[in-house]
Amino acid sequence: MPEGHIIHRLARRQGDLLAGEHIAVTSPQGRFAVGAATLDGRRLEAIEALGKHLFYRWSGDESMHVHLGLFGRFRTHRSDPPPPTDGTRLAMHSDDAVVYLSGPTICELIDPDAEEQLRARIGPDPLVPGTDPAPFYESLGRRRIPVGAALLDQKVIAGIGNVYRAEILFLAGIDPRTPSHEVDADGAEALWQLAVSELRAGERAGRIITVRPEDVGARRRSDLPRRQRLYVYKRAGEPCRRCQTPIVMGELGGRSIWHCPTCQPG
DNA sequence: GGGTGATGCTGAG
DNA sequence: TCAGCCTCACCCC
Repeated sequence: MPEGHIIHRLARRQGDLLAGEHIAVTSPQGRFAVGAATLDGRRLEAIEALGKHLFYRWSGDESMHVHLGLFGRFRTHRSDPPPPTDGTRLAMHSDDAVVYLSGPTICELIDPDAEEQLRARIGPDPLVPGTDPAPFYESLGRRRIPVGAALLDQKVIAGIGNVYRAEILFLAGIDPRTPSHEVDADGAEALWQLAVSELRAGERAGRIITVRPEDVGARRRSDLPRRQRLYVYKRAGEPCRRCQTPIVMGELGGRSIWHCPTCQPG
């Protein structure tokens, strides 16, 4: 489900709810049993998001690393929590809230060395304030792969997923198949700025809405039905919201991608 | 009730 | 490049 905007939103909201509290930690499903036993009863100090990764800092200098992958999901209950299901990998209980985690690709304790190695593989995150975009520009200039594939590479830029890559390339007017190193400086800067603004907006809203109000005749974007929130993602054959050209689907980086041949000339 | 696809990533070949 | 993995909502019968 989640791209970087949701991960940062989770870090913020769970932090508000749980940080500073002593947390009862269990693994109803059992696949995080050892980690849960280690953390049970400790104080959760902070939660940090980087790209699509979450790091939970606990008293006693333990860190827990979570990556939701394609299927992972958190559920938060502030009162009357239902019992965990068979798929609940992790449960965190404070006095007045419960957070359940199911289906993550990764839920593990991580030591400082492993975390350092992991961080070295994660590129600049547009949602972390003050991040220097220079490594992003360098990566684009160096890589020979299509820019649409580069944007999914978490070492090039962290937190972009399949929805945002298609939408940001549309907003920048760049054909996804353009070789990364042929994107000029203005194009690269536009991509970074769009990543910052769109992911920030997504984090605030809790969902991905990229359309500009003038392109859908709406006054408030938040009221838009799901199918009208995006320009190109999963809209193959439908008319472009700006020029009516049918949206085209292709494949890049092993994932489907969509673009407008007119607004994103090759 | 079964089948399928999904906003992700890794490691083998 | 591709299989494999993780879970669940949604579709169709």
